[in-house]
Amino acid sequence: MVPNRPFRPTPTNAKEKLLEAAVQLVRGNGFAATSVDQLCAHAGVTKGAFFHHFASKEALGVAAADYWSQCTAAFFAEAPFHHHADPVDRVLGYIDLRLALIGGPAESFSCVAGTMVQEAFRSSAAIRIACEASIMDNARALEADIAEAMIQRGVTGTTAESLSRHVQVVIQGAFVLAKTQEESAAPDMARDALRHLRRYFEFLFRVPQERSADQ
Amino acid sequence: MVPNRPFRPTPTNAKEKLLEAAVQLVRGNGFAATSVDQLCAHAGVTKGAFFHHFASKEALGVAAADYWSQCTAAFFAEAPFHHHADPVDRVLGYIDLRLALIGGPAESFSCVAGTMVQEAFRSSAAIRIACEASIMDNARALEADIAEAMIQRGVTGTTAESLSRHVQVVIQGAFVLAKTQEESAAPDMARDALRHLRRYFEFLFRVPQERSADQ
DNA sequence: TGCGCCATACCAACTGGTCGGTATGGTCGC
DNA sequence: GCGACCATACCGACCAGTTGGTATGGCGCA
Repeated sequence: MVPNRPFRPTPTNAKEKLLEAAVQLVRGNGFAATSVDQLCAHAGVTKGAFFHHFASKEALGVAAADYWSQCTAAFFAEAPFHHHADPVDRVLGYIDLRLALIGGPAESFSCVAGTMVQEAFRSSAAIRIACEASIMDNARALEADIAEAMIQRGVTGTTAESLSRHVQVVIQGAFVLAKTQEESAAPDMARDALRHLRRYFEFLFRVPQERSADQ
Repeated sequence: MVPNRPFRPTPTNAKEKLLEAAVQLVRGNGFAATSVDQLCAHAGVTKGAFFHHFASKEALGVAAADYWSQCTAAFFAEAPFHHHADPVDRVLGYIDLRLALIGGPAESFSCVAGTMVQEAFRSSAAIRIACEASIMDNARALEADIAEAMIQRGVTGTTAESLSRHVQVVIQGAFVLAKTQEESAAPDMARDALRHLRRYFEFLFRVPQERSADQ
């Protein structure tokens, strides 16, 4: 079982409490359906504190995407898969880590940025751009490893940028399909998608079958 | 350029007008951010008509998912890719059709069910189940072709059910990533993801390279 | 060391407006 | 004249955002 906050520190002041509340409530109810009052109640602060730290609800959405981005980036930067000598192992290690992070209800493992951008991409350019930065930063963190693996294995016909984005596509799509399921079936639905993504990379990088199965 | 309603008939009565308005507005603004008043105004009917046909806004959400499901099912059922003799060609033909449908702003090619379930999966079981049915029906429409192709090419290690769901995963994820982009860049972002999906199936079904490139 | 000063952080109460939903009445075909 | 269909007017609840104010702690200066 993966805890709901596997890589985010316990918030101390009102601002961090509100950002943490935003991450948790938005993942469960979406951005529009989460009211400022709900956020304040969940964070244990008052509305005055909310509008002291954020100019508007939209500004909180932007800040929440940034907060989410920084927390995830720090977590993946320290993950042990980086220590593999073979770039292919680093790429597959990233996918395996994402697989391991899936568990519990969908709101505990899905993505704030992906959830918010679905609702706000047309109504708020600021939120859209913040979510784009969050997802694309995550993609870029894997791009160098993918590029190195492509050169080593002679992969052509696509680019490391495109492939690193495709990893995010499958992750985001896995979250959507997981949310269509009842709570107990959601994690398996998401894991299944990431296993196909892994297999795609095994094909691309010509990973021998016995090596791909020992994970 | 793909029209906004490529496979849905022009609505005549108030109920269909409201369903069509729901499809268009929800894809652009999400379910929670779309008000009943907005839906009525866009459909050219009054609130009395709305609550005459739908018991609640939630009931409209369920009906919109069903409406969307029926329209897309009818469209794909009549598509010409079914006439290919080779099941592999039928599967790849489906992906190529999905590719061809992408164009214009994201709200014109993205999915109502995928958008709604992200927001409402926890707050409304009825909407979640309706969206699940919509997406899984779409997946099942391809499952027999995938199963046949797997047998013909000797594909093991996965199931046709899992693969048909993965197609939907990539499609839904492609829509999320597309929504992170500004309007003009959105279609290319989505197409790129479907091309990786196609390549995955080409690997799985051992499609020769010259055949995969002639599309 | 102690005091005046002020910025930051936060709070409770409130506002105008919008929300989903309802009550009621009219109009049309059968 | 009855029910299906729809329009108008309206309601209480809730929405994002505002207001006026308090508590606290750092800093310059005597």
